[in-house]
Amino acid sequence: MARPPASRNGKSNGAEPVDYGPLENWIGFNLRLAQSASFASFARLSKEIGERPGRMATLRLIGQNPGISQTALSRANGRDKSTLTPLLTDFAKRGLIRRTRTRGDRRTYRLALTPAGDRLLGQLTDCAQEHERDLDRVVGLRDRARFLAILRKITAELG
Amino acid sequence: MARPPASRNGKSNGAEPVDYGPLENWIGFNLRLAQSASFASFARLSKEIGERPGRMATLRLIGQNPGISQTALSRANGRDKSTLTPLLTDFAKRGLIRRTRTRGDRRTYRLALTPAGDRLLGQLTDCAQEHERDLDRVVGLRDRARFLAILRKITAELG
DNA sequence: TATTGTTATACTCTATAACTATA
DNA sequence: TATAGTTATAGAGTATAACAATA
Repeated sequence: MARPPASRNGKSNGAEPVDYGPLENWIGFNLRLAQSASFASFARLSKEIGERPGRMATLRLIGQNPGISQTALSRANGRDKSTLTPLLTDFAKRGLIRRTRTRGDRRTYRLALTPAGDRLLGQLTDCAQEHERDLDRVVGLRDRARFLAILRKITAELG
Repeated sequence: MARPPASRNGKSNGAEPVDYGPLENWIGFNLRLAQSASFASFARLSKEIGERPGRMATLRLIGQNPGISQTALSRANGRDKSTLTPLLTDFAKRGLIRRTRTRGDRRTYRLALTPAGDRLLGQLTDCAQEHERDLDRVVGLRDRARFLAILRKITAELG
């Protein structure tokens, strides 16, 4: 729920309970809050590894699709190809990915994880799995499948 | 192991089979996709009005809590007070809100909507309601309450 | 001509810290 | 000293447009 953050304990700097109005019962509003909480929780878990959730998604896509081109990758996570250049340069500089020119078409790169990139992705996956266990616990085994189906339906029909 | 994607040549209208791996069955991942789709859908609906979802939330909070201070407002939507200054300046310049000094404490402002701001909020609410009807249709009446309860549980327990 | 990836640029959203004017 | 709001600045994250190399 939308908690007016943390000013309880007698410190009445203005009547703190904020009225969120009709939003409180809306799917869209609560979807945003839940996603934000989930995101923050995962970011907390993976902080020590040093990769934020968004960057991790890119790394995972490369690991899952070795040989993918930058353009295909940019389409896969819905961002412009120009936003990938600095990110991939950083990954390459840190030895996490490898960029090789294709033989057939010398404009494109083929992206793949290095062993170091694969190890990092493994650590990130461990974090994600821990986070997923937290979510599963909160959602509950009984409702999980139904909940997941609805999320997918929203993505499919509103995307 | 994952198949190399997009080895098809030719036009393939951006529909390249990318492997998302284990993420596809994870709550966190699908929560993010659903929220993103919902957000985009709402942004589409409210585009002609000229306010983005984030700014609208601020306007709504003011409308719902007349007399609120900037600091309380910043806490209410979880952002630093300094991020509010340019936004509120813009709202005031466009005649959507009114800032009055309080009598008791001349450091603080009391924020409220002007009639024009109230009208704009009304339009935005119409959009939001249309969006909410879309979401309700997708979620389904039978599952709505349960779905909402789970979203709130996630926010409460992971926030 | 069209496409891949890069560069230049800009806009949004957010944060931190230093500042002012009050308290 | 502490608080309300402002300013300056910086850092992600994203987008568009122009470009060079290649197709």
